[in-house]
Amino acid sequence: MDYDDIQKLFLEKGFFFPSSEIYSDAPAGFWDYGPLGVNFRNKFIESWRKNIVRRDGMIEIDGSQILSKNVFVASGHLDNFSDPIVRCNECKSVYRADRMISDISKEIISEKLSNEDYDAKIISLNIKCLKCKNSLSPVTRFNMMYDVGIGPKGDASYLRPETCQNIFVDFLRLSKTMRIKLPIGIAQFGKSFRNEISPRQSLLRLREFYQAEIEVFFNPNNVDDLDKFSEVSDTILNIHISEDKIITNSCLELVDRGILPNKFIAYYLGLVQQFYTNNGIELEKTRFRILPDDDRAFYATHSFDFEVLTSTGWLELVACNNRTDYDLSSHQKISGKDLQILDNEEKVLPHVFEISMGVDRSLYSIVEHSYKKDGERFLLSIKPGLSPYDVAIFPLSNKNDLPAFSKKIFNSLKLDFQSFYDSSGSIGRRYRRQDEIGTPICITVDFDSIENNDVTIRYRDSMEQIRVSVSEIHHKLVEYYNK
RNA sequence: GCGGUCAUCGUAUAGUCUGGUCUAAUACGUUAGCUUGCCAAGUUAAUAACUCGGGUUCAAAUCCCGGUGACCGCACCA
Repeated sequence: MDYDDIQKLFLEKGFFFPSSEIYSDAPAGFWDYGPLGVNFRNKFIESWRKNIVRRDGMIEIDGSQILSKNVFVASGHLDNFSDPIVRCNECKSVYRADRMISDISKEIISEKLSNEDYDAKIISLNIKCLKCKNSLSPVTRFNMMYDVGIGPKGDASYLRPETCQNIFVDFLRLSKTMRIKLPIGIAQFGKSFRNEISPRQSLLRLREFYQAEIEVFFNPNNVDDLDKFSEVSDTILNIHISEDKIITNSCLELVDRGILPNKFIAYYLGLVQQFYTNNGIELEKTRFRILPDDDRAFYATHSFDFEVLTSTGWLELVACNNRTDYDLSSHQKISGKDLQILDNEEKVLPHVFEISMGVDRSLYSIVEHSYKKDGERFLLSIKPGLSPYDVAIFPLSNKNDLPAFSKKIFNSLKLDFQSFYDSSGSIGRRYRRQDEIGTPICITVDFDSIENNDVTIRYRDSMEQIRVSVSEIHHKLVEYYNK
């Protein structure tokens, strides 16, 4: 199934849809989660908590989305997270200054020059508007952060462009109150905001999006002493070094051969791989791309992008970056607070390895990899723990007491399982509807049920049916979902 | 933001070129009956759309201009 099929499924079944869509001025890049999308996302995040955060003994925070200006002075986003642009004084066309200059001069122009340097080049090359040949404005910056005015004076602050800054600015308090020992992962799930010039492809590129981020604080002098490495040493990763060089090997081998820098990084890459494999993404369709120097974010020394092959090409789901002490030392400097902590009697400013997951994209990828056409049947074969509904309950007919009997079963399950009740239409149609939204189990109440106190359980993928007594249903579901 | 293409019920299409017959059609979906009694059956009825604003015209879904959005390419990125 390709992008368009998934998009249609999302819209028709109430997973996701455009925000403000009844208004014609609805801006691009904002999407609402519908009822099925919310359930699906909650389950995905719960799996992340269970299989990464709790498994590794991490702690989780939930920070505010609006942060003060100084946070972004320190993080570098005010300086680095922007493009140099010029406007035509007459026709108001907008150009990227660095690209315009390099197009005309045929030289390679850095993105990192000052506005004045760009202005000087524009004047010396006598560059005019490409459309109307009129003069250009001085270079200004288009910053990708949304600025927000606080209170009546509109004090400067910004919507966070990445969730992780909360973790860095909260680190001092967390280190003092949470009895932290290195290495420690601090996790956060929440929204980030970027004023993209041209968002596209619905969930794949948003202006307001979910991230599930982990910042692992560690002592840089102590990266190979890691007991829990054995949990991932056999985990296979595809390491993409260049287009013609992909190395597939276990975490242990990759460290031994020097392809991954140390056990510490290999361990966390292994966790990421295991997490996605367990949630239905095939190993063969994944890779960790090692980013070359000129491709990395301004704060990173090592970057590994976890990418998944979809119908739109390779899609980056997780950015794993060694941010070193870039953030903590910078916050230390700007805030004037000492952010060092004690690690075995040694006072250190921890380094940070970041695992930054794009949640919306991950959800898209999981659906694309699980949505199939099985003959005439549309089947969303996602892992049982991720499906929007755990179980659907149907009376075979609306006659006799079947609906009342079914409702009783529904009510007995709905607090422990995401349950769905449906009594209209033919039984086959109701099964197919659940298949398409991925409900792994349907329970059907028939005329014998009332007499024998049992029901039919029908499984999504195999369409198999088994007979189960009413008293066993709850236990059966607990077992199935491994709760 | 630029260039190209495009925009009709929830979805997919018809109608647009050549303005009037469009009071906008069909299928699937959805809702409510009937029927059926374990895999998208049948049947009856209902539901619901011309992206927004302006212009041309006796008359605009249809022609023109602008906004917004979508898709593809450039750039940017989780």
